[in-house]
Amino acid sequence: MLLDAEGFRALGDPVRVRIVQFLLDQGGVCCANPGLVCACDIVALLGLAQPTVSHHMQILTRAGLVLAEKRGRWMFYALAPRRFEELGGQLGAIAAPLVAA
Amino acid sequence: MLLDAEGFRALGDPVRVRIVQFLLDQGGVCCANPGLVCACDIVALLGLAQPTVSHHMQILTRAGLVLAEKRGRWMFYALAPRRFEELGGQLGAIAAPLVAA
DNA sequence: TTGACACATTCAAATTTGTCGATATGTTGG
DNA sequence: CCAACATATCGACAAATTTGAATGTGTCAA
Repeated sequence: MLLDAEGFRALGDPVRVRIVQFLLDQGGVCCANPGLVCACDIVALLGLAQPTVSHHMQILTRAGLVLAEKRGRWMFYALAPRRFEELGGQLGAIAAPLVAA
Repeated sequence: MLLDAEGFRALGDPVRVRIVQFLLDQGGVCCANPGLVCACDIVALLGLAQPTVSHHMQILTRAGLVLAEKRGRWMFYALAPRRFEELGGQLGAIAAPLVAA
């Protein structure tokens, strides 16, 4: 498969795009740990219910775009840059031969 | 907006991924014009109904991933490499600062 | 141990999406 | 003009998705 539909689908929702952008901004200071982003921060940011956020985080982690780590009662999230590179590379591989021609 | 959700959503469907791959392969020889791909070719390839294919092509063209041109009674399609580059660049821009760090 | 907390899971409602039959629109060949 | 053709649009339906209230699970503090 040249293009990973699951990965792109995960990025095809405005709410999840906001989550990715928030993770990229490092989320400032987490409610519990500075420099890390926990689920509660994302709930606070989005104004969506906690189960809704939990659902979106599962989609992002299953797609490999976000890494999740449980510490105590908190779930900390971080972007998986390799995965973004991979998907970006798939798009580049489509474009490259056509732009060259 | 750092990530264009509409573009990624358009790539988040297996059928549309197949269409993109087919367009990338140049589709061999079109039923009407060699070197070009018309809607009827995609219908033949996918085994889906013609309205279904028409619907998917609209999504791809609205997302800017595919260029459509009508010639007589045929619609010819081609990938829009700049758009793939753009979306790939968005993903790269996410990954780059994180990989560097 | 108990209560509060952070998050996951379940379930259900609302919305969106994918699909195709029927039909409409526009085009070409005769 | 007419008939065949290529595609778009419409209408309907099933499936998937998004959402959140209710609840379950595991963890920490006291």
